[in-house]
Amino acid sequence: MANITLKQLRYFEALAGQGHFGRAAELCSVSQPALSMQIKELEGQLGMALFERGARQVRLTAFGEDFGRHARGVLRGAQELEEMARKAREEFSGRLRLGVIPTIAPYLLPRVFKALAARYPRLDIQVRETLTSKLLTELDEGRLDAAILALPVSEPSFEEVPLFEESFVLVRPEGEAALPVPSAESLSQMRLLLLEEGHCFRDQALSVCSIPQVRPRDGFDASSLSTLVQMVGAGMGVTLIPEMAVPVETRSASVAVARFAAPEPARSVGMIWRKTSPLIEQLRDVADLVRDAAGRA
Amino acid sequence: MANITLKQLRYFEALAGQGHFGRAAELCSVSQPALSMQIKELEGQLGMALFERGARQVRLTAFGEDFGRHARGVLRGAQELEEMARKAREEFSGRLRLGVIPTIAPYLLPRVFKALAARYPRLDIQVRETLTSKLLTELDEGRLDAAILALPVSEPSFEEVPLFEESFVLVRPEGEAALPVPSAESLSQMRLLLLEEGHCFRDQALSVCSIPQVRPRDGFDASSLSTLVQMVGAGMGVTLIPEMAVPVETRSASVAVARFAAPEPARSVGMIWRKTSPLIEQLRDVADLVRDAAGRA
DNA sequence: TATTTGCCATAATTAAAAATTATCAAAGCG
DNA sequence: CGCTTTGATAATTTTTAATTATGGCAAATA
Repeated sequence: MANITLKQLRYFEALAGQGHFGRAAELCSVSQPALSMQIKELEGQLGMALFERGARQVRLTAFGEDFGRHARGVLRGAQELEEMARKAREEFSGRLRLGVIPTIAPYLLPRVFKALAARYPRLDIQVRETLTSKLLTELDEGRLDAAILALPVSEPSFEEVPLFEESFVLVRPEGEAALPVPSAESLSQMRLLLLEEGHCFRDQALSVCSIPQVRPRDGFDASSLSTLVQMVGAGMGVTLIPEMAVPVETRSASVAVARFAAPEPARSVGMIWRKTSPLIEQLRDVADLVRDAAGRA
Repeated sequence: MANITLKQLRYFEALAGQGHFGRAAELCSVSQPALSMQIKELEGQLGMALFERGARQVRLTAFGEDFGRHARGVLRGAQELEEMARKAREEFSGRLRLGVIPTIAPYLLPRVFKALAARYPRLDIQVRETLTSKLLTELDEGRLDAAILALPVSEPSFEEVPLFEESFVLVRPEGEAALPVPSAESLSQMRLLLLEEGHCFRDQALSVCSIPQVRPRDGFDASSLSTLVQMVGAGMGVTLIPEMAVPVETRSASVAVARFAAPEPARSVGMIWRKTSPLIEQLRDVADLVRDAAGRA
């Protein structure tokens, strides 16, 4: 046995409203027999008469009235589906799950949030802050829509766009502020404080200093840039931090910040998403917006 | 542009649940391309992607999730329509609008109500008590489903079934109880009290007495059998009432009731409905039930 | 009462939609 | 690499729904 269709319900509603097959058919822009047949088919499927066809007029049966009340709700629901789509189409709305690595999130997000909220008022932005490896897994599994991290990622299934270059700056104890700025390479000779393993920034810092690899030293590896700066302030050594973290992290610490001589060491920050993502258009737009927000710093 | 169909929603729901075109198609008992095409069509109509087709799995988009939540409601609504029909089919339920003339209603209905409620527990019985002419109009206009009144009606658009014969009895002042029962015809010589114009029972009484027509006499025509009996009790004259009214109307009045000699004057009470009514089957059943209830008096 | 008219049902046919089978291309996997 | 899985596409067939034409019934008209 076949199933009820929305078309039948639309015809039904027209006929219930008009009480006249011909006019109802015209209202639906179909011929009268088309409507007659669909109504007949519907009644057949239900096993119940919906209309009483009198000589002078077509009337709803008691069951037809009940049916009509309920059918109206179904039709309205179907129409709302289309309206949902229309609304969603004309504006990027819904949910955006964005992953950001910890050495970027606290410094970039405040600006990005503001810009995103202004551009897409109806967008629900969910942020996940974690290490690159986890971001990649979650992105791949569809639990994130995009991620902001250090490029390159070089996953063929991801599209990546660069956002900005971020220089690394030297953070030394306040007392050393007057000393000449050492070259990045010469940092390997100093007590260089690093983030824990897993942070890409740890590897980037080591790479800048041309140090191939270092065994993690318990108690010496910090879990955040903030801790790192505090450790420098306590005289435990020197460190590198990304430029963007400077205003926030060095404000209340007794440390001196120094830029390296050109060419400054730096990393590329970018945004990635699945090549298959249906949000690609919007994500490109979001990337532009993030780039703007970061540049206007 | 075409419209969303319930079939598309069913396919959508299957795919959302399975995350796999092949399995979803199997669940719907169709081929995989059939389902693929319908999903594609649906996405095209919405102008929005519902699924992200990754290499390893098919995932709902954020919009797809919203859509799914709403779509589920629409599908459930459609299914409820079928359930409504199934329920209504297996039992006479809904609403029965029954018209009854005033000279029958008060005496017959108590019994009929009980019988109907026992037989059709889910039936909502609405009674309209008014004169025959109004009943006929309202029945014709579809504002009533059936009517109980005195036959014959002889409208070709109505089907009529007899229910029972109802004798007329003589009501006299208590003091006249010992007198011989006059013949019906001889009542024309007495002070015969009648109902107001419009009551069929007025005409039936006159007909029984072989009185062709009488001008209404203000203040002498009663608006109900109850009043009529009270007037007899007050010594204003004699009257006829239908047998069925005797127990109720003569209980507390100082009147004497006498049956006429055979052949007793009587009227035929029956039930009518539109020949086009979709309730015909059930109405025949109701008529049987009313006949039973009346006979068991 | 005969006639005409309005209105819905039915039939025959055509048009459109949706299904099927077969095949392809991309991506994961041993 | 081949091999498998999986979804998209193409060609075709089947099914469904539409159209036009026609018929029949009952009410309104003359």
